[in-house]
Amino acid sequence: MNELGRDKVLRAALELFGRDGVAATTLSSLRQAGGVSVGSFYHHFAGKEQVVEALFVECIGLYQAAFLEELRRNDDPRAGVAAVVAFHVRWCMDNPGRARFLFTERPPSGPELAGLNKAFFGEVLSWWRAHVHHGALPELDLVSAYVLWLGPAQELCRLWLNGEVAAPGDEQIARLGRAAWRALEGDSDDR
Amino acid sequence: MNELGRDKVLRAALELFGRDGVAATTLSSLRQAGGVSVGSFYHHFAGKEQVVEALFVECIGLYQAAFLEELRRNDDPRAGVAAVVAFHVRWCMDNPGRARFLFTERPPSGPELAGLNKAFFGEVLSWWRAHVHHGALPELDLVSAYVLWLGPAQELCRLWLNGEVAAPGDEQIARLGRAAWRALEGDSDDR
DNA sequence: CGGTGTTGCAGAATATTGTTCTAGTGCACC
DNA sequence: GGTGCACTAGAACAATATTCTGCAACACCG
Repeated sequence: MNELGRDKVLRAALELFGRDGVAATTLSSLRQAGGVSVGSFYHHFAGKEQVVEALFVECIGLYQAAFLEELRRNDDPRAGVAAVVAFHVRWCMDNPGRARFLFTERPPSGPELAGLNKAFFGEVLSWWRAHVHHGALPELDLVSAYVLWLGPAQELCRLWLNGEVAAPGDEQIARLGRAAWRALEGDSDDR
Repeated sequence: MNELGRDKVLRAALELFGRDGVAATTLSSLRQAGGVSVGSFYHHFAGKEQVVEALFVECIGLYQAAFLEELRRNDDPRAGVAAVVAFHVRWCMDNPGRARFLFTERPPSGPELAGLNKAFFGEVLSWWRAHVHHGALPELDLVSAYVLWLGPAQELCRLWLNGEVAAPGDEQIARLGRAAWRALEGDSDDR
């Protein structure tokens, strides 16, 4: 099974989707950038939407793997919370094309993606729960925990990726990390 | 100047963009839903992108007006911070079509939009600064303040609008409000 | 009045983009 | 030396977006 053509398209898609956005990328430009004929393209993909989905799966896989690596590196919950916030922002700045594609486009849906997410959230949840068990982190539903933890960083990245604000600096990133901790930690008190 | 045709298209766009997304809405469906001919359409708009921009300006105008109304209703900073968080979530739930269009599509750019944003942020900033002056709120750059304040709520809404999580409940909204306060307020201490 | 410009509408004609179809080539396997 | 399969190629076709030409209504002016 030769998936070379498929891969050439995905490389081109990463470039073009990240730079111009999905909507502004035509099939011809995708094909030409990948050096692939019409027939070859449709042999590997059912259409543009399939390219989006495949690339999304690939990119979010990379992101999630790096995320988990960062998470596992941290035994202390407070340090872990801040480290992951910083990781998120840095990953976006290190991978602007992938990040723009992942976080500023409408996410596709699909079984493969659902599987990835399930595994990912399972891992994060188990890290979280280990600390909840010792009272170091509050018992929160996954959604609330996620938005409090990474919502501000995510929104900041989105603004930057859309060119609406300047790149965040070290101090700003550190501040997001401290704030995330306060937002999460305090909740056990006043609920 | 009769802008009836223009308006019929915008009404249709609100419906279709909100339900199916911009990418999935064809020009013909827009025109047919608005009951407008090809010629009429292109008399009022230069293309689909222009419709997006015009509708975006209209919707964000409504949102910002309601936001400021809510903000001005609150003299106490702590209550104001929480009230605005709750407002944001409720506005999205009350206007799912507009919200989906505003917050899950790639934002357009343009001079009219820039003007709206400038006026809006100016107003918010003046409210913020009044409290900073009395030491009730920390001195933060607008971007950091914004993402800490509304980032989690925004991210939660996005997840809901994309159909990835269930609608937030009262308790969850209240929690976001309290967390936003902690995230913002604490920053003066440990910077 | 009649002429003239402007605004708005209509739909045919055209251009661009996306997808399907038919016809190969090379290559592994039998 | 066939037979099937993965892959490539590009013409043909379909869907969608945009331009163009013409027409009706109306305001304005001589």
